[in-house]
Amino acid sequence: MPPRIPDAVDAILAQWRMEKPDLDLGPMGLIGRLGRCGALIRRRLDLTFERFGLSGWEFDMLATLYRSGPPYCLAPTTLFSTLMVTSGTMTHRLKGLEARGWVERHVNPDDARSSLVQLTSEGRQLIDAAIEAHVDNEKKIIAGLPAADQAALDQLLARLLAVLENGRESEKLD
Amino acid sequence: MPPRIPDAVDAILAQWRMEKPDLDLGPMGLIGRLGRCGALIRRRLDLTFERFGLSGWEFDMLATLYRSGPPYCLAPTTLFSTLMVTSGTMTHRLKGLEARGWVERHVNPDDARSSLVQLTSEGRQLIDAAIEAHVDNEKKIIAGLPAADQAALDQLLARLLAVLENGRESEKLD
DNA sequence: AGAATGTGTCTTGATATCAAGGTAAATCGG
DNA sequence: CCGATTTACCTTGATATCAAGACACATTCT
Repeated sequence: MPPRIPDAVDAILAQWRMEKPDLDLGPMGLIGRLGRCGALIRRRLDLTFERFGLSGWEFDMLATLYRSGPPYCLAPTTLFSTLMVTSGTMTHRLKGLEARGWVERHVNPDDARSSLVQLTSEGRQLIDAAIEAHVDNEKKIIAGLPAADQAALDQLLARLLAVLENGRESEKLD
Repeated sequence: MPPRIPDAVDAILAQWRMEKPDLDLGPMGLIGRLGRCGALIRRRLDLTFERFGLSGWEFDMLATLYRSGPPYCLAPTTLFSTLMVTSGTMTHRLKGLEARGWVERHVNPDDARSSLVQLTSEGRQLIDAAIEAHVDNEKKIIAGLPAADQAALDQLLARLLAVLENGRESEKLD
């Protein structure tokens, strides 16, 4: 374990150590770094989305529809639960994507309460190009981390995600 | 390396594998898991903040002032650059915290353009209690991950953060 | 069938955020 | 020491988000 270059989180932990020496800072370091990595990565991702005239949420929506495969069609409920937003947010998002001509709404023959949201061919072409640039960008963003570290990090994040997704929430939500 | 329980990101990657088999999905898996862990953790953190009548950004602001140590006083510019928000956002945040009686603004004798934002004793007492509950909560959130994994994950995130913070952005922003 | 309950979506109103631009104070270069 | 530039902050206007609740349709139970 080589000595690390101090990062912004190290500085924060050092301050807490001065002010409240009794705090257990291990979890704060991990969670702080995770959050900060996420924020910095999101900024870098947005730069590529902008090149396609897309915002982050627009990319997410189109990509979710695209990767569902032909006929590129999902119900609003599927979309908002997948994307972790509320139904009201989904209403606005769909209105925006429809106005831009990237999705269309069809009546759902099986359930008159809901509609089906389908990618148009314009939307499909756009996201098809954007996804390739996006993946290249992701690769560049983490390229400074050795391949072995990337694999190990992915493995550990998968374990953490399993804990967060499956984990006995009842005992932890307090 | 034990076989993992499939998580939400595995399902997403499997869909891409069907639709666009040529994509290199390694980076997408890592970045997807990182983002999703971050979102799930943030939700859990908010539950504890609510118990103190705080939102996430309110906690962040008070904690930043508190950990700076006596006299618990920082300039707005320091706050917004530390917290990665714009100056306009900071204006609104400070107005809110002032209205709640948790911070006060003083004139800066050294620079009449800026003010100094100081934690009140009410603000200090509140964040002093909240920080302890927060750290306990963070510990619980990741408790399902073995201690060795926690340490290894922190180490790898620190390396990634160093890449993201220091890393030769010029060659990657494209 | 009809009532009660559940589900899917949209509306409304309140927040939080940013980008862009404005203003005043500080600082720098001759 | 004075004009030009930079810095610090605030204002404005536009978006994105959520929580709560309204409403129509679906399902289930009698």
